Amino acid sequence: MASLKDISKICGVSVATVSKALNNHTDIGEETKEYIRKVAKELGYSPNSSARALKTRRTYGIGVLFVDEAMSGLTHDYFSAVLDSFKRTVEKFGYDITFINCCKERENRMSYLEHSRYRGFDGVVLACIDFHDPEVIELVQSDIPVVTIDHLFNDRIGVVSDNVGGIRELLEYIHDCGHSRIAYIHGAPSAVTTNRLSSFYRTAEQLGMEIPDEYIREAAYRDTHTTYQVTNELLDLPDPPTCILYPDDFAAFGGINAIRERGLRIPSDISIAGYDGIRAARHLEPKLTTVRQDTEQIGCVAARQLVSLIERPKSTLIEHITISGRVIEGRSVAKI
Amino acid sequence: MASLKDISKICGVSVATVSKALNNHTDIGEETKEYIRKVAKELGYSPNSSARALKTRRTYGIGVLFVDEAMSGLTHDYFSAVLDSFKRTVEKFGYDITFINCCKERENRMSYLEHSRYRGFDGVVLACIDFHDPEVIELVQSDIPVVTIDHLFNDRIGVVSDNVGGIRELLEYIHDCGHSRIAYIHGAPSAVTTNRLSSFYRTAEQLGMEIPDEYIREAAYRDTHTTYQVTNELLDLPDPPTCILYPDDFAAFGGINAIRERGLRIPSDISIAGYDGIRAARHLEPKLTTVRQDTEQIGCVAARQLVSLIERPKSTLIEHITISGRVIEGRSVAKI
DNA sequence: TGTCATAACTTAATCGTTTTCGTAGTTTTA
DNA sequence: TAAAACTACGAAAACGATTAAGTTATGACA
Repeated sequence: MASLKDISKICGVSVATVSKALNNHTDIGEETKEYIRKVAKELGYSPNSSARALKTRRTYGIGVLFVDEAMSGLTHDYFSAVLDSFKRTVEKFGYDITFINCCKERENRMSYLEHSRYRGFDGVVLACIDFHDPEVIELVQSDIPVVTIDHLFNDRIGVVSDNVGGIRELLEYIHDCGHSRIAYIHGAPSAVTTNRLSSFYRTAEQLGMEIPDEYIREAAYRDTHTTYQVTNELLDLPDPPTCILYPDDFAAFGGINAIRERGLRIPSDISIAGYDGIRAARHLEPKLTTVRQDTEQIGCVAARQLVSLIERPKSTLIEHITISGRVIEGRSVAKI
Repeated sequence: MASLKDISKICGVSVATVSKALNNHTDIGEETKEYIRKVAKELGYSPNSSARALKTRRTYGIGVLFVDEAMSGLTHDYFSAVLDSFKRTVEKFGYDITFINCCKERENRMSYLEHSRYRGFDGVVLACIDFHDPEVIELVQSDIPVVTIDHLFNDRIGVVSDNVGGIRELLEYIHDCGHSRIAYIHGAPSAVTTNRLSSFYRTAEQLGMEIPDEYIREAAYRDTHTTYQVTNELLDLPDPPTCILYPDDFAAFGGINAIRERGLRIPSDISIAGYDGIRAARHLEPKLTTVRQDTEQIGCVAARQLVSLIERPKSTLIEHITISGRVIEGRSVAKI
């Protein structure tokens, strides 16, 4: 509640001097600074970010747009882990993160861009959203520094998980285990899905594997219901696969249920693999073989890039950065 | 980028008129308003929250302190669900949420209270933290409107999940299924744990169940390692329980692994129950019998209370609100 | 015709900081 | 010893918005 003015009165100096003293400018005497700092502490002075932002045009605030199907990215294992890492990193640089309002029902709501301007975000990070939404495009095309995660735009910094490499290594690992009849239940269409699927086909080809069309099926991410069904359909094929890849670890749970219900055992009767490396999959038997996306790194790199873009716009390269994942060898793929 | 001044120049009216027109005050002519709104739209005008906050002393910002052991509450299933609901609710009232910086390593960092004052939060919500931390106490005792979740302070609004009722109903359900030798692996000491444990003892007594001391064991929340071990120890007892309660669903996974490793089946050989009702537990077989905490309601009520406290401080009751959970009947408790 | 409301503005202060440009007073330099 | 340089501080404007208080012009009313 105490302001610079209060301090200046007590110290008998001008407001300017107090401001400069507390910001450690060089043109204030050392003992004056000391005195001012002491009084400031006694008064419990705390600067006012609004006033500062108004004057300096820097809020040290970063807008976060994380929305998934359910209108929120917070309960999404993968994205919340990325966000967590992002948050920790920007906080080290003195930034705070604020969510860009995404409740679209509200009358008189602001668009993402309007909201970002209103709050004066120094930069924004986007992930887990519908990147074809006109509002998103508008925000990305604006003059606000932006970093996107798991989606790339021209002339904008983007950080993506290496889906191509991830699927390749996973498939190579499974192939090394002796499998060649491998099915892939992939996620709903998106850039991520396209990359993974292409990589799947290419790698299969390179490894000399023949993948029948009926082995490639679509489900949705984190949708156990569809994977349950499709798994049953795959197992009912006259020539069923020996290993099934799922859209992600969570979706794999649906498959696990289907398999267990038939009295089959993982991995002795059928092998499976997930994607993501979520916590639950690490702690349940059979420990899921999966590709662990480096959420720590993705969030951290996105944060560093954004801060760099904000603070050193001229010297920051606009680049697309790929963060590779790692195959986690669980016990869900049999060596045959 | 356009300000009221820019609009006022174009419209040939004063800045005050523009401000009042855009805020729909009554002392501006209808056609003037119309014109001003039109020009504002053309210029892509967006108000500046910093300037507004500076003048009105209201930021429409809410500080969130969600920290768990790992210095983050974001990857915590239960709390991220609560936060998600909280966020959606306050957004409806026009508030944005910002995380209170919790990285304690930073030199020259602000305390939680300092940070909250710096950002001028209209209110703060606390959850999932060490409520004995002096910094937390300082924040709670300050004049900033505060709501705590799953912990209660005198003279401060608190919203808690009904742990007493939850455990009671769960135990009654299990008792109804025919169990009387029930073990409880509880979480690390905390207010939540104390409530659950007391409720466990009391309910057991009321139901006429004898609970041997060796049936009550301590683990940590979300710690599969300890539950794995302790489950084994319980099963090795000369007179093992027929049902084991775990600190939470996630921790139950450790127990599930121990049980399966011994070739035992759930629930025919041993019954188990969790707590929380996390997503993963709903989608895995055997579907876990658990107490689903109403995260939606907890977050929503906390949000409404906080907004009320901010906007109508005089008429808002300082109360402690308990949100009841619900026993979810899975397939992990045998009827015997 | 003079008085009074009312409608529709404007003026000017203010919120808390930052920052540029001074300006004294002191010390160094030539 | 006079000019130059440096030190330590202050005055004042500015950031963008809000708002209390004042000012016209217009019309109503007696």
